[in-house]
Amino acid sequence: MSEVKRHLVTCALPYANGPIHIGHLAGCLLPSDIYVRQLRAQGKDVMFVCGTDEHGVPITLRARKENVSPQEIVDRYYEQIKGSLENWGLAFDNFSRTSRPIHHDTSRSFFKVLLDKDVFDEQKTEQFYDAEAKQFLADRYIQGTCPKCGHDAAYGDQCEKCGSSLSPSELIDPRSTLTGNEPILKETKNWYLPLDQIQESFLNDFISSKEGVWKPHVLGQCKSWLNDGLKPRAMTRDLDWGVPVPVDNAEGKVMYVWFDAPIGYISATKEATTLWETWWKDPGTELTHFIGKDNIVFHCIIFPAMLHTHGDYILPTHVPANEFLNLEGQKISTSRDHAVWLHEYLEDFPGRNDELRYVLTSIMPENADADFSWSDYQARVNNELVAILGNWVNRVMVLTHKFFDGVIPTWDDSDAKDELAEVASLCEEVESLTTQFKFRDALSALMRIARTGNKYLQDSEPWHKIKEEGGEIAVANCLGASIYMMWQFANTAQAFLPETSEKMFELLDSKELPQAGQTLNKPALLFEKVSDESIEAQKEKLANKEEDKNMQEVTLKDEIQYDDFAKLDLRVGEIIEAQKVPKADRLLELSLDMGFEKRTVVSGIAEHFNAEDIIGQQVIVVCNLAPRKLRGIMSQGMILMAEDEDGTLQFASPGTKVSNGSAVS
RNA sequence: CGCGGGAUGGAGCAGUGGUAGCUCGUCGGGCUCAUAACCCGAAGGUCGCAAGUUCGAGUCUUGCUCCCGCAACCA
Repeated sequence: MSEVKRHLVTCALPYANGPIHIGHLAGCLLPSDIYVRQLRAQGKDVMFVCGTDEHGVPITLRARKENVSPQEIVDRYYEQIKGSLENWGLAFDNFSRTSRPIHHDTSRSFFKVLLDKDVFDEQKTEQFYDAEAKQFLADRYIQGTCPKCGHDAAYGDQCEKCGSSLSPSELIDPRSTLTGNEPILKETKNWYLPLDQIQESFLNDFISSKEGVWKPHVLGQCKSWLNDGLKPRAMTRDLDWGVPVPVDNAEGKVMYVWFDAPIGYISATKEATTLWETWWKDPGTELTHFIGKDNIVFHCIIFPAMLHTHGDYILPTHVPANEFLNLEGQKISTSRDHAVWLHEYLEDFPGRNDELRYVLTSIMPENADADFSWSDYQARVNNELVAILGNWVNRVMVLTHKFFDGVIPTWDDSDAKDELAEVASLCEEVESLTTQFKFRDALSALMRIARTGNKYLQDSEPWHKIKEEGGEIAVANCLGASIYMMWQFANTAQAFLPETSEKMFELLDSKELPQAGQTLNKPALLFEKVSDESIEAQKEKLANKEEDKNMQEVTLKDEIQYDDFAKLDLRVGEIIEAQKVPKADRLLELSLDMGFEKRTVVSGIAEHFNAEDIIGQQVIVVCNLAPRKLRGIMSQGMILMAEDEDGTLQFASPGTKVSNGSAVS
């Protein structure tokens, strides 16, 4: 173990196809910022880099959808994201982007080193290719029927109905989700990182060495990957958006986005300083990656494997991954617009940057998912920041002005020994917890300083003592100690509440230790209450957004001709028997009287109907659908259901009873 | 049936073997310097259920029940 001389801190690169929301903030942007500010306050040498991740398939799809170039998309969001993060006040040394030439160069030379070291396996494989979109298809852009459970919308990597992991070639009737066409197989060459070998030679030991250092959930995830055994993973893709592979005759091939993205940390450092090599190659540097839980495998396994095989670089010391933040009890969803966007918060709550920092820190999903709600936001701001902290500071200020014209009196600690000791130990606790990545606990310790201060004022009762004979000395001691505690709070709070900390120094008229005789500035409130109205407005905004989204999201399927419709043979049938399919949550086995015959149909409606309740129900059946086995039962057709907004199902059936077997057209 | 996460006083959470704790809310009291704020006290939990290991379990084991999530996007 070499001595830590400097700290290199990275925060996961936000993907440049949408704005920043509170999940990004609580997940890694805020914790990394707090950590960095704490280190800087301790006088450590720190480099803090971030940027936008601008490559990968989703951006190309987005561009295609909006009929613009990928560059336009990422330009838009780079500015948007950078702007909102700056306005919120994050303390990056550099906020870069992966589409810059410096990043392409860095990535290409990194790749070349691995090539020259003969690290990669070049493999030719047959991949699905969409001839119309002129694009090779990533696994998840292929849909088809699951070979195991018969679910007809399984993805190329996994069937979400039965949970089995698949490869695209296993799918029955594969189709491209881009165009709906059947993809063709086409040969292609890619460069694979032999993670299986690297696991043996390096990763097993690397992960073991983090035992007791990394959070249990991070370690657990890594070990589960290693237990399953890593497989070689392609580090290149057939795509026209990304960092071109630096090999002759490799047109149309770019690096896998997860290969180049973490190299973005290196490029961002390079951009910030010519001494970048010291930051990345000297063993005196401690490297810390702040990420969300979905990034664990890339930062704990793949990137270290890359760095190690490259050979020149240091490896991450800490990877304090956070879990997810929910919003009002539901998963944050970009597509449903169920999110609190940073740029909207900044507009709706101007001057309340620290309030958001405070609330997000106190609910930070450090070890488990957490929930943000607007009521909770209001309660925490009003009951804690306003009532405890703001009020305490205001009391001290007002009393000092009232009794000593705002001049710090001469004082001694004779009446406040216990409180001052308590505050000193809390300050140490905050620092120590912060550098252990326990931000929630650190914040709570910080607030205990203000609680201690409030209690001290209450117990000392300077407003009484001032009226007593010779009470002035006691009051001077009380307020002197209070002002000193306030200064300690401001110092300790810098990493958590930087703007508040500044305001407090402003009230004290100096960042330096307050001295007797020094004049304080006029009292001013640190925080104001959040009104019920503004909270209601936010709640309504969320509700409205979801409604709007429902309206907009109705996109019709491609137009069909009458002949396509006429291919369907729809008929009315009646359910005469129904029973639950064993070992399947959603499936009911139905016997249908079709008039001309009896049929068995397996239908995924068990979560909505009891078997006994639907006997006699008339339903519309697609009669000429190819039979398919579901959970071992041959299903001869499909019944039509209407799905309501909330996901509940209702039978599509004739309004009044008709004879079984009646055609529907 | 598959994977994962949960179940602790009214709410939200902390607590990985040794007298069950925090914030908010409720009730009572104190104080009036302060943004109807602050301080003190109280009520309120058989820690989802059952069995087991142990001198001792919220904390470990097993079984069970219930809840949540599991297309993409996304921390």
